[in-house]
Amino acid sequence: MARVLCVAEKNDAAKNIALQLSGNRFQRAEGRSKYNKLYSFDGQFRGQPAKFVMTSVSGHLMTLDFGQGYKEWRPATTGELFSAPVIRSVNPNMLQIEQTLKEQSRGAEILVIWTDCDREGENIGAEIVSVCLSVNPRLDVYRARFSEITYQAVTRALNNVIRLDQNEVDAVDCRSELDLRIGAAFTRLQTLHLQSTVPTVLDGVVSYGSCQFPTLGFVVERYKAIKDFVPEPFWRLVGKHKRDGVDVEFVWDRNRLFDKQITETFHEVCNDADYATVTSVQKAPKSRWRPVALDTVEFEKLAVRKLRMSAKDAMAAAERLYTSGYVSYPRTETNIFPKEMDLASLVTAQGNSPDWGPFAQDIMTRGGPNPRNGVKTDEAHPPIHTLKPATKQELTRDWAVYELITRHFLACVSRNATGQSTTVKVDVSDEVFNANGIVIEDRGYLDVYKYDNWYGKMLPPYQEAERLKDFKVDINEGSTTAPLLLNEADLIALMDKHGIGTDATHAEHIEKIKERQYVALNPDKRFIPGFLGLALVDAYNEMGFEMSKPVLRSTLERGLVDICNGTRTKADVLAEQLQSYKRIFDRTEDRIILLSDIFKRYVGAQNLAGAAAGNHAPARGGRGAGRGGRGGSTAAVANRGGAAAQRGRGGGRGGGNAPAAPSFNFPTAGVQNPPPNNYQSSRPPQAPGPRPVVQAPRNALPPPGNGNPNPIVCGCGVPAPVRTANTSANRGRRFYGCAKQRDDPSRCNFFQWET
DNA sequence: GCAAGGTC
Repeated sequence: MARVLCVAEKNDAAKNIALQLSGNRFQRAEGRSKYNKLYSFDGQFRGQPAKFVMTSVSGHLMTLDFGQGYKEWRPATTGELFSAPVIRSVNPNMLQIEQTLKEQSRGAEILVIWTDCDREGENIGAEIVSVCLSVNPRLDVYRARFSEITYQAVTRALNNVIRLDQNEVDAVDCRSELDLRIGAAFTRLQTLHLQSTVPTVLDGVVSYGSCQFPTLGFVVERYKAIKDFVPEPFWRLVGKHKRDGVDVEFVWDRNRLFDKQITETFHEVCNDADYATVTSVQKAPKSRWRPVALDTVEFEKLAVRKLRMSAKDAMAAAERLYTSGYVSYPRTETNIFPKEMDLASLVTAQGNSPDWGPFAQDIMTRGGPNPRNGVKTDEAHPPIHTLKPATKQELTRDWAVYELITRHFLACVSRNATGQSTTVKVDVSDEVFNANGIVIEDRGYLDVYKYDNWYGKMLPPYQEAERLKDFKVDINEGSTTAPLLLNEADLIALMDKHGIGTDATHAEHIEKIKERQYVALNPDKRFIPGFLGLALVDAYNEMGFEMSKPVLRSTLERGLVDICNGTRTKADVLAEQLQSYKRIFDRTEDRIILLSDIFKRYVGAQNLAGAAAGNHAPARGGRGAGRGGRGGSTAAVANRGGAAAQRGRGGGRGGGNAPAAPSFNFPTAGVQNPPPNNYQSSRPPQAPGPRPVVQAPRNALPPPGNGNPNPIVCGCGVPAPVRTANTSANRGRRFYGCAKQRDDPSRCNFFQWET
C-alpha cells in the first residue's frame, strides 16, 4: 500500500482534516514536538488504497538571517545589508517538528501539502517540501487545495490534488528578504546614529519596519492634524416649540453657516414671521440592523471600543478560549457563515444561560437562526462564533471576551430592531426646520447585544398645515473642533484599509511601536506620539522620503501580486525594491544628522518650556511645549501629559541613575486638550458610554487631497460619507458628515468640508 | 540588538 504523508499548517487543522478524511476513525500518536501530533488512518489516494499519516507544522519552519560578518552592528557595513548574503534555515524552536517530518518522510512515497490556501501557506508548504526531500528525494509531492475543513471540501481536495504554486512561494520569499534587508539596514542606521549622538537619553533599539513605520505615521499624522487645527466659528438657528408639556427642538435645514451676518439675517426673517406652518408630518418604518458575522479585525475593534481592552489582550483571550474549546478559531477574515454550518445547535446550546438563554430560545421559536453575513471570505475559517456554553466562574478573566463573542453571535443570527420614525417639517418665512422622533416597536437583537443602543424619542402629535403661533427661533454660535487622537480601533481600521500587516499581525505592530517608545497611550487610551516617533517621521519627511506613509508598503504589495500572477519575476521585483530603498538609504545616511537634530529640538523645547514654568523636573513638568499651548487650561494639559509620559515609561526600562529616556520622550502639553468649545449644543446629551475627553469633532484633518492616506472618520469612529450641501450659501459644496441617520440620537456632530 | 510572517 502506498504511504502518504500529509502536512498541515497547524495541529488543529491536521486533526480536523484527519477527522473528516478518516470518518472519525484515526489513530493518534505523539510527534517529536509537543503540539504537533500524528494522525494515522487508511484511505484511498488517486484510486488506490493507501496508508495516511497526517501531521503539521506551526506556521513557518524557516527563518531568514544574515550570514557571518554581518551579525555585528557597524556603521561601515550597514549599507551592505542590501546585498549581503542571507541564509534561510530551520528556526531553532522548530527543530522537533523538522525531526518529525524527516522521520515520517523516510517511510513515505507521497507527500501532500495541506497548508492554508494563501500566499504564506504556499510558502510554508515549500519549506515542508525542502525538509522532506532532504531525506527522501524520491517523494512525489502534491498540494491539496481546500477552502474550509468540511467533509466535502477535504475529500474534493484529496481527489483533485495539484502541485505547489512556485509563483506564490517566490512572492513570499521576496517579501521576507525585503523585510529583513530593509528593516535591518534602517534599524541599524537609526540606532547607531542616535546612540552616538544622544546616548544619555537613548539606550534601546530604534527599529524600522515596513509595517511598524506606517503605523507610527498614522499616529503622528493625526497628532499633527490636531496641533495644526484652526477652529472656525459658525452660527446656526434652532427652532423650539412646546406641545403637551414636551419641549420639541427643530433642526435648521441649513444646519449651520460660517457667516454670522447671513445667519442673523435669517434669524430676523424668522423672528418677523407671525407663525410657523407644519408643512409635512411623515412616518416611515425604521430599522437598526443586527451586526454582521464577526471576523478578526472587527473583533479587535469591538474589544477595544466596547471592552476597553488592547487588541493584543483581546486576541490572547480569544486564543485561550479557542484552545479550551469555547469559541471557534479567532483568526479569520471571513464574515459569511457557510450554508451547511449547523447554527441551530450552536444557538440551542446557549438556551440554558442565565444571561441570554431566553433570547437563544426565542431565536429557535421564531424560525431559527438567520445570520447577517458580510462579503468577505478567506476560504479557510468561518466567522468567529461561540461553541459551547460557559459560566463567568469558569472563565474568570476571559469572560468578557467570551460574552462579547457569544452575544455578537446570537445578535448576528437573530433579527433587526425595528420602529417607526416621525419627521415633522416646519416652514418659517421659507426657512425649513425639522423635528425627528422615533418609536421602537421591536428591540430585536438589541435585547442580547448590550454594546449597541437605540434611543426612542417620542414627538407629540402635529397636523399637516397646522399653524404654530408660539414657534421660537434662537441663534446659536459654535466652533469647529479638532479631530480626536486615534485609539487602537481607529489605528487597526487604518492599517486594514491600507494593507499594513495582516489580521493576525495588526496588534503586534501596534505593540511594537509602544515598546519602542515611539508612541504611548494617554489616559483616554488614545495614541500620542513621543518625541522619538515624531523625530523619526519628521526626519524622513524633511528629507523628502515617504517612509512613514503607507505607499511604500502598497507598492511592494503590488509587486508581490505581480509575482503571483506570473507577470513579473521575484528577481525583478526584488532588484527594483532593493534599488529604490538603497537610494533612500544612501541619502539618509548622508543627512542622518537631521534625525538627532530634530530629536534634540523636540526634547530641548520641552525642557526649556518646563524651566520657564518654574518646574525643574522635565519628566512631568513641562507645559506649553511647542505650539501646543491653547489658552485656558494649561494645568489640565500638563497633568494629562505627565500621566501619559509615565505610562509610556512602563515598558520595563527606566530605573537606575541615568535619566530615563521616556521622561524626555513624551510631549507633556498640546493635543490632549480640547480647544474651548463654546457651541451651545442644540442636541440632547450624547449617549452614555465611554466618551473621550476631547469632544466629538466637528471639523478635522488636513485637506484629503492626493496622497493623504487618512480616511475621514467621524466622532463615532466610522468613515464619514461625502454629502452635498444644499443651503443657499454653500449649494453644491461637498462635505463629510456622520454616517448615521439624522434622526439617530447617537449621531455625532462631525462636519468637515471636502476642500 | 534588526523585519514580518506563520503559530502554541
